[in-house]
Amino acid sequence: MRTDTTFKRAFNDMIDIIRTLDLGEELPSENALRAQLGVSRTTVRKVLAGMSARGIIISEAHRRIIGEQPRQIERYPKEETLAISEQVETSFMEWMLRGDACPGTEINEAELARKFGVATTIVREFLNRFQKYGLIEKRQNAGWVFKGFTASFALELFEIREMFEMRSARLFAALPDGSPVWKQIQAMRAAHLELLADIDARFQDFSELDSRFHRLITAVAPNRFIESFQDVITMVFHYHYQWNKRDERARNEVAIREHLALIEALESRNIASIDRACRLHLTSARETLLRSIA
Amino acid sequence: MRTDTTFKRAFNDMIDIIRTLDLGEELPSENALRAQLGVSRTTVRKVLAGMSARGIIISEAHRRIIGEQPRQIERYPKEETLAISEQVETSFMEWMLRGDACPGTEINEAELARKFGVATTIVREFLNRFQKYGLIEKRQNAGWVFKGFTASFALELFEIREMFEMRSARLFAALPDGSPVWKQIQAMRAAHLELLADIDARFQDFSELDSRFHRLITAVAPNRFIESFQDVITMVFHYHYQWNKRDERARNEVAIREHLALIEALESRNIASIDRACRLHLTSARETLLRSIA
DNA sequence: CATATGTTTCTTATGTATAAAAAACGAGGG
DNA sequence: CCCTCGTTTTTTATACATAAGAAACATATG
Repeated sequence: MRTDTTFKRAFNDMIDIIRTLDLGEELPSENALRAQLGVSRTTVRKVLAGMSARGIIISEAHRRIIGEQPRQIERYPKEETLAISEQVETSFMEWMLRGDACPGTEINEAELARKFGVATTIVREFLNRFQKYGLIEKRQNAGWVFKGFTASFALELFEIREMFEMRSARLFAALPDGSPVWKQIQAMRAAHLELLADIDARFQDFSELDSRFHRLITAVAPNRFIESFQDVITMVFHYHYQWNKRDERARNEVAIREHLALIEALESRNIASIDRACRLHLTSARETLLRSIA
Repeated sequence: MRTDTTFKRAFNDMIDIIRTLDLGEELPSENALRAQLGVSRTTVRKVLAGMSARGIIISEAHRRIIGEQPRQIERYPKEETLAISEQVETSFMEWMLRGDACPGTEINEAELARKFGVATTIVREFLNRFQKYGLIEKRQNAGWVFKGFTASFALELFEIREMFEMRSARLFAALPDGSPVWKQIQAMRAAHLELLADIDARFQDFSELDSRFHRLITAVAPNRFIESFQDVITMVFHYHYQWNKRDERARNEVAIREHLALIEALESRNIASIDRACRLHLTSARETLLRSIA
């Protein structure tokens, strides 16, 4: 019943590990592989068995050596490495953002399960987790209501985001000179400049950098509720912009420049300029989002 | 498989409705009852059938009249009116707050299900929903970790709470004189004074009033993320203090006075006094919570 | 024909089943 | 003994089943 996506992902990762080894070389211990692959030893052994069956690994008494280099073909396709719950997430996001789900639409667990081709249990579990994003609401003994990816959603989101980011930026600036974060922020600036230099080709890399930047600022004074809210933001940007590529290059370039301005403000330690830079960035991000919703 | 708690709750509520009617009087239509009881007509009919079987209602051709007044005995006990998912919530809270669950404890779905005497599915569903409270964390393909009801939890909670409440209080004070909220806040003050006058007997009623007060202030500028955060606060106070009765009367009396001060500040429309009153209240609430955790 | 009741169909809440994955246990070898 | 590997037990992810509840449809009655 359970899918073997963990195995398949580990198998693919194992191929990469073997690539770094020479023919005839002995493999690391199961335990070492377990740590490298981030799975249980049970799964490691399954992977090893699979590779043995394919002749990639030759198992002799109490030792395992590389028999032949695996070929690219032997990798499992990406889809098969995603747990059903992850597939449901993608399906749902697509249904929500590109489908005709308008505000107020009733969400039917059974119907979604049929549409996505999965069990109701898993749709239900997903919806329960997804609830925290504030886009759906449960009604007792009935289904869910989709509240809509609307302007008011964006406004409420950014109201909170502003409070949280201003708070973090201020705390950040208050750190002592000796703190290692100042090095990290330097590295961040370098990464931004690099991306900016090659913006035409790499503008799609911004989304990940954006998330890392904001998390770095937040991390100096950890608060689980703020971190959890960042998930909301990440989700919104990840999925929403995945289906809304309009002006993506320009949008990202603007954001990079705003980040650079904020970095400079942080380094100046001047609260007023930090507030200004922070607010400027958030306002522009909000306007961009609002424009793409309308 | 599904429990009939909805029916039992509706049945109990129906007893109260019948109490307001006279012997031989005709009952409202199924549809009217449906609206009053807040359930589906299917459930209403089941309740009516149950009452007919007991002789409380006499069904003649196309009309139903009261046959005899139901007795208190015939009510279903409270426990049977709680959905399994609600029972799981209570069980879990008790396990967490009074049991020996120290920070870092691993939470085992299967074990909890056995302990609570329910299916694993429902424990899993509960944990997924409960995740948003920031007290537990999921680990891929493994169980959950209980992060602990610790001082840092309380501090992080109050950091957010302060931001949110200050924001709401300021927006509240900015409302025009004509706004109906000023009447509501008057009523709130009256409710507080009433409770204060009878504090020795009714101190346990404070918890609900507290929640209502904070929600009233928040409601003037709705934000789904803030509202959702209030659920966290409500949960904390509801359950934590349920198992921590120390100084309850004194604690609540202090809080009531602080609320009254905040009400006065709000009415003064003076931002500085609002901030002061608000912060004072939150500081004292935080200290109280911290003291009870230590 | 509008409203109330009877009937049928669909959905949700909750239990059970099972393969995959993790963890625990155990035995040899350096 | 510590580490590695083989084996057994436990737990999780996911599917499926079904009674309770909601909703839709149908019929009757004033």
